[in-house]
Amino acid sequence: MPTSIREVARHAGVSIATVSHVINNTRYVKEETRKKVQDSIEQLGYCPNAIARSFKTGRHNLIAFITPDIANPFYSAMIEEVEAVISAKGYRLLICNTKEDAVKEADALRVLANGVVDGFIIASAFLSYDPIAKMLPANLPVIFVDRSLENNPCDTLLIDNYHALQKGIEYLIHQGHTHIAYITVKNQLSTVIERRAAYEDTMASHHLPTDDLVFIANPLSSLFSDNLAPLLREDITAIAVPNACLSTEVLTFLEEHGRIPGKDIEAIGYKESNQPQYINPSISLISQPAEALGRAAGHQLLERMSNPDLPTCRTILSATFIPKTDRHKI
Amino acid sequence: MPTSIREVARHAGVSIATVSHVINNTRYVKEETRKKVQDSIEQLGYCPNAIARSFKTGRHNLIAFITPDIANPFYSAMIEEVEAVISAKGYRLLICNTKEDAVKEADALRVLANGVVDGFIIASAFLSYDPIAKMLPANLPVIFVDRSLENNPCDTLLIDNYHALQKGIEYLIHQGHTHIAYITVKNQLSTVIERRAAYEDTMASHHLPTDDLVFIANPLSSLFSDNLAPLLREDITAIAVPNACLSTEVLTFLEEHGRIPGKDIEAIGYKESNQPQYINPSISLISQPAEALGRAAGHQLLERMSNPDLPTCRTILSATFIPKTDRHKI
DNA sequence: CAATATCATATAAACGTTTACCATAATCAT
DNA sequence: ATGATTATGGTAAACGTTTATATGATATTG
Repeated sequence: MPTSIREVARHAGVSIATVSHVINNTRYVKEETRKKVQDSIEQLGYCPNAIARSFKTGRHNLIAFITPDIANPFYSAMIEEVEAVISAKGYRLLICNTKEDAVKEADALRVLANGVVDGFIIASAFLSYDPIAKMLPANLPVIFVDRSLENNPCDTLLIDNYHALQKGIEYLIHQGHTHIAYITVKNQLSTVIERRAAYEDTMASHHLPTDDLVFIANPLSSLFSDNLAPLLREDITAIAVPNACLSTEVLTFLEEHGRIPGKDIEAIGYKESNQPQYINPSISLISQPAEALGRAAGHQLLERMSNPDLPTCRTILSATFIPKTDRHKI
Repeated sequence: MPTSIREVARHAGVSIATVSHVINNTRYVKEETRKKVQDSIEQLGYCPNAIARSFKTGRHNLIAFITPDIANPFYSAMIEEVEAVISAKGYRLLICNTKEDAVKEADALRVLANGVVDGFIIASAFLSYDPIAKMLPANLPVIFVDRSLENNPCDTLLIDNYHALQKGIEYLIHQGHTHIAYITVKNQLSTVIERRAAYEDTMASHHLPTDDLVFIANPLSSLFSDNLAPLLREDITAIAVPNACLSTEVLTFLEEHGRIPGKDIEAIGYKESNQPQYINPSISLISQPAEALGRAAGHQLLERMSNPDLPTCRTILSATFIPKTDRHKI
């Protein structure tokens, strides 16, 4: 049904080669001929078939960003920056939302990796590179971001989860807190593990026990409130969480139960994206450089595409701990 | 470089047809032969070229969602629902972020419309359908959402912006407010125009003047605070805004200048997405059915794809006005 | 004016698949 | 044993482009 280059050629009374050259400006065509061709294109409403073109040329100018959660401002901030970087070089960005589902991720990789996109930026739901390896053709440029995977030989850009939270916990300890609770989630993502390690290590290095202070909570579970109930214990005077989602959930829970964060109980939350006003202004925050990470990932991908022999890069961007007393500065 | 079906065929000592049939289960192949082929595929690490396949078959099982702002929870909520609906039917979703830039949108349409995707769902940055018409091949299923465009002959799913805000303004008026300010933005999007009309009509129908009560503000401008300054006027006792972004910006501005929303001044804000905790709990809200809109759009697109002759559909989903006194119900 | 250079366009192969059609071998019914 | 049927798999065309090569027309040169 869609008109092809052949029909345009016939209509204009020239060869398909000439039509192609007119469209792509890829060799000189006499003004008169060009005019004829352009008129025919206009009249027939011809649009080159992008698939056929990519198929033939092997180039597509398409990059895919695989995100585990499109609704998370951390990723949308990254996406915006990646897009800005690559679109300056003529690439377009496709976004795939996996909802933290490794199967969906595998699916997206399979469908896009062979012939559709020129490169990937992946915030993976997988814990190891091994299952991914099979579905990526050799030499397809891939950059991993935010989460580190076992056995991953590809360029990887991470955030220093450990030291930011370490600073945060030390801040609380220096303020005199000894019973600092930590809420975490059940999965084994590197970010989750690193943050929890930062909490436990820091507590331990100050000889503070954590045995009955770590709580696993799933905001989507109906047991969420039940699991959080111990937070209301009198001895707990401060609390930390490993991400922005839990931040808001836990803060809301505390408020609803009459413990005002920042007043009755100290807290460290996460701020993802540059929207500080969303978060209770009287708690301390950890701020992740989502934008910088996005830019770096975009640049690294372009580098990798233009030079496949580059040594593997591993970059760690530091996150910022913002004590509540500095909140006005952001 | 990537291995082709031909090499697999050679390696397995069969024809390419047989390989193709093994891969696609598209005709019977003797178990022994099938085994040989599968082994060869495994050994060579062969992956079918998705582009070549789509090119040949004309089917791709790909839908594109064009969003003006990936960071806006309203759209990410929609996206999640669209994805859920279409993925149940075997389609995958590509997301394109236009950043409210019609040029970027045109670009994305051009690149995806011819041969890449099987359908579009578009929240357009264009005000009219005319410039879009040229770049969409006839019969490509397209659903427009959220924003109405002039001259648009395609299926369109909208939200009833007018009546939700009308209810809100009437609520304020019934509470005795007479000087209700309205902040809006400069663009001509249908959503913006409809909401402003709702404000002005409702005020007028109660014989309340609006001459010096409408303010144009751009949150990204350095003049933002200047433009908002009149909001601090003593006579203004209530205020409404046309979207969630302005909601938070304006609420923050008011708080910073010592006028506590919900106490010193009444307000109607927008809540986009199911994250009520982000918004000051003591103001009234308008809640848009982003999820329902996403589901409806997904279904309509599937309908349209399976039956191109369906009469054009225009659906308007109502939004909910939530008086501050009902906030606990959400 | 012939020989050559340049300009403008056409012809056809190729990209990696899918699939309609054809071919052969094996099995079966008579 | 013959012909019909079934099982299995090969051949080649086609999808819509791009592009290397070929070709004819015109302009330029000595």
